[in-house]
Amino acid sequence: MGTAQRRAREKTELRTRILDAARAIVQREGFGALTVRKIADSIEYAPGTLYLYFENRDAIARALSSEGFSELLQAFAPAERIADPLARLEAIGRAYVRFGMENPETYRLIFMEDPQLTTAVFEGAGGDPGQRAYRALVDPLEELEEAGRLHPGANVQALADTLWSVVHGIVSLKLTCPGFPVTPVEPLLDIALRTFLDGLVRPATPMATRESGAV
Amino acid sequence: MGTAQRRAREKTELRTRILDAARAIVQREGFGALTVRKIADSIEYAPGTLYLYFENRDAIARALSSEGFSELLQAFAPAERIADPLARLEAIGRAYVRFGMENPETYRLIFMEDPQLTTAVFEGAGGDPGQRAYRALVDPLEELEEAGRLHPGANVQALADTLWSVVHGIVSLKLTCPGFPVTPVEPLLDIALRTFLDGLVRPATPMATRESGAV
DNA sequence: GTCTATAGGCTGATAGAC
DNA sequence: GTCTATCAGCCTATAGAC
Repeated sequence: MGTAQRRAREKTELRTRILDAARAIVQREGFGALTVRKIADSIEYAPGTLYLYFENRDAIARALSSEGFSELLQAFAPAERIADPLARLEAIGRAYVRFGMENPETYRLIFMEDPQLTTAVFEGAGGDPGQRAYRALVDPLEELEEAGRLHPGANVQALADTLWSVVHGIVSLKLTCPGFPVTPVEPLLDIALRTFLDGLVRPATPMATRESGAV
Repeated sequence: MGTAQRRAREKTELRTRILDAARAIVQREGFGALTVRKIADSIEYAPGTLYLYFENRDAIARALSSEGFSELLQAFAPAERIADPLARLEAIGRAYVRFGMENPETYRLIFMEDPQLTTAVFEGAGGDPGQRAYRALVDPLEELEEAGRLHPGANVQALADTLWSVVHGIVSLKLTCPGFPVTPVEPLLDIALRTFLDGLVRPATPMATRESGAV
């Protein structure tokens, strides 16, 4: 009984060490530099041994990516406890961007590398984390709608997707183009969130009349 | 005299064929699949020959990327002829997203792959195309400001960066995550642009009072 | 379970014949 | 200018000894 448990623990222990080493390499040198040999060297095992724990290199990448996604979800936790749905949306957007900026290579791996990897994360096991993250955006929007705080005819799903695009845009642009958009992340995020959230709770200007100018 | 010109023409001819072949590979199989050998095979030359025209593989990638950036600029041209600055901004945003969706691998190469590649494009020779693209966003914003159509205290540069983040977010999210944000590009872009442009010409709601609810 | 050894492949880049 | 040939290196993955 105890033997089997120890065996199982040891098995997951090496698995964990493999992932730890892999994560360190990705964070230090990027996903492109992640090779089976490098991981093996780093934990002082033979390369072949890793294949007892992971089917292949892609499986390691998938595990790393889905792990990173869980961390992103955890980063949402404090924001999700905010009662007011609008303030909650804003806090989640800020948590998202902060996570991306603090974990650039992890963010790259999850959201900017291989479409298959990204898709896999969203369909990944363990309570469907993709849906959970999505609810984090959709829920507050639905609450706003039910409270009559969205303009009529608002499409909650489309609004959630838009907000996601906005925060993803800020992170991903900063990650691949660190110097050029001169504006630092914080003011960029301030403007983007303020504009988006203001737009939520106010009636839209009809496209046709906008050109005539205002203020 | 004529001989030298023919020589020069032939020289740039093969250079062009190399880039054409490289572009085809990138568009078909992505940047990761671009190798010197594959290009050489495709134009039926020996791999070593390419090194007479390009210093190394990276130089080919840089040329491809800066070429793609020029195409993006060209895609702006019709929009840039629009007189009204607000309508022009909107048209440029739409042209940007259309270009990205129609040239996914080129867009990836320029804006989602290697930060060094992206940076190089912006500093690239030939009239500084990076600055030119940037002016396309900044100019109409400055016109709006001079016409008193922006709310007071607006930071034109920060607004340009924000708009760029927004359109980049829409394109890049769709490219790496094609299935999941269910909303198609067009409505996503409609919401994002409408919200952003509306926000430009209207006074901002102070952050503190927003939570109380509106509409 | 872990090792060594290696198959079998790809890569960028270069040297030297023609 | 273009070729052939090749170096030197990396890679994933597997086979078989222990």
